[in-house]
Amino acid sequence: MSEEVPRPAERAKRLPRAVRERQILDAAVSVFSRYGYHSASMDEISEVAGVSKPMIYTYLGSKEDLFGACIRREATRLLEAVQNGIKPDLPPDMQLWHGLRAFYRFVAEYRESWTVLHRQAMTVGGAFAAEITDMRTRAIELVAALVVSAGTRKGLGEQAEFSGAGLSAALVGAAESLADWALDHPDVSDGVLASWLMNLVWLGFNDLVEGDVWKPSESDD
Amino acid sequence: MSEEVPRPAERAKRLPRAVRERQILDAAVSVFSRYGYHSASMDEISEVAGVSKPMIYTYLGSKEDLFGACIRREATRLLEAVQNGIKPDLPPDMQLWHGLRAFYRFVAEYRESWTVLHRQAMTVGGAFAAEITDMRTRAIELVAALVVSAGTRKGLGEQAEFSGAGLSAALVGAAESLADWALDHPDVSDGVLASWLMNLVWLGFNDLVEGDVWKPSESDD
DNA sequence: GCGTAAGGCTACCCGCGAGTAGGTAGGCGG
DNA sequence: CCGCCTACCTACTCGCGGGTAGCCTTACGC
Repeated sequence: MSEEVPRPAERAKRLPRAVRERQILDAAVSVFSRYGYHSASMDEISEVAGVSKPMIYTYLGSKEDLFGACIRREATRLLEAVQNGIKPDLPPDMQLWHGLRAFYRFVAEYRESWTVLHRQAMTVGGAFAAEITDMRTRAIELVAALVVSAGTRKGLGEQAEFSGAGLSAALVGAAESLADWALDHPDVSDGVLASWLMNLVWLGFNDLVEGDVWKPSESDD
Repeated sequence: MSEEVPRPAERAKRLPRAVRERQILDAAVSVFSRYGYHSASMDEISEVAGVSKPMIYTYLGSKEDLFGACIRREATRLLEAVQNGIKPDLPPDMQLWHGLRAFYRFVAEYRESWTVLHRQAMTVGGAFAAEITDMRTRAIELVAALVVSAGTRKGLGEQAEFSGAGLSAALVGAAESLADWALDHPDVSDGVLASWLMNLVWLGFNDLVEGDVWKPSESDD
């Protein structure tokens, strides 16, 4: 009985700090994406990472810090992916098209990153929600710039049926929602997804430019 | 000092159960919408409701039960509001228009309901997320039915640039996103919001029917 | 070889908040 | 006017999980 053999000391091999940090962040993103910030426990993250809890605290700080690190890393990845997809000297519609394709490629490849950024980041009150909202706002403004530049170039001014900001907000929401939908339909390619949105938005937009406006066909209420 | 007078017994008046349940649900929706499911505490809910904690457990059960009750009540409200806004014997585009207006009226009037349904309900793992997802799926299918009915009526078949399901997912996402945007812009009326979406979607859709399709203007990658 | 620092762990603390036990008060039937 | 049922409260328990104190152990420099 004294022969305990609790574990033949399957002690993790000693690895450089940078590698461990990567492992921990990967595990954290995975767990956060599955359970959300609050329901995720540090114990589970440490288990998935194959590392004990104090390591996390030594390397990445508190739970909130850890989550922040995840958010920032994944946000940077996403931003870079989209940035690399865009060809800045093309006309606005082609820029939007390439941006959308890059976005959908990213979402397909890094589902967990997308889940954490889109669904979980809002649930942590305060600082992170603000950070994410900011990033989203920047995305909306980026799109709005494209839309407005195309609009004014074509002579579309201020009119009741048109609002660059509102339209962009709607477009970004549509893109996100379609991303979620695409997660359940992996057979639909990024090109097709981007085409759907372009056809939705850009064609309707062109109609507006030409004064072809949808109106309710009867009294207002 | 023996004159304690801790509270002059500002004991709540005895009220019928139904009334208390309403108060508790109202308080719960408010608190959940502010803090989210996990960060909301039963103590705070009871305080806001003006009732002690055991009451909540006697009347509405556990925290999860309580949240479920909130979700169901608000979802029913929303559904009814939209249902009542729709006039079923109008053409598809007018149905969509009226549905959207009713939706934005609801969001403006019951911000907290919307917040709970849209942002918080997903963060509770398992049953509720599924419930909400179901409701959202039904909404998408409803919209898809309108779109497809209009599409087939006009002779639009299966083509690469068209997918009723995908398009509807995008539209619902756009509507939700625009709802969030509208919360920060209360001066924009529900009619205007609905018009924006109609102009986005319906006009682009009509173009598709007429074979006017957006295509990338150069090689595929 | 041998000191020492960096990688790693086990085993604990402790506060917060979900949930409850047990008691009090007010109204209504008799 | 008296009991008793129901609305209602104060004051607790207790487990979960974030965070830490303190120790071990391997590799590398000299």
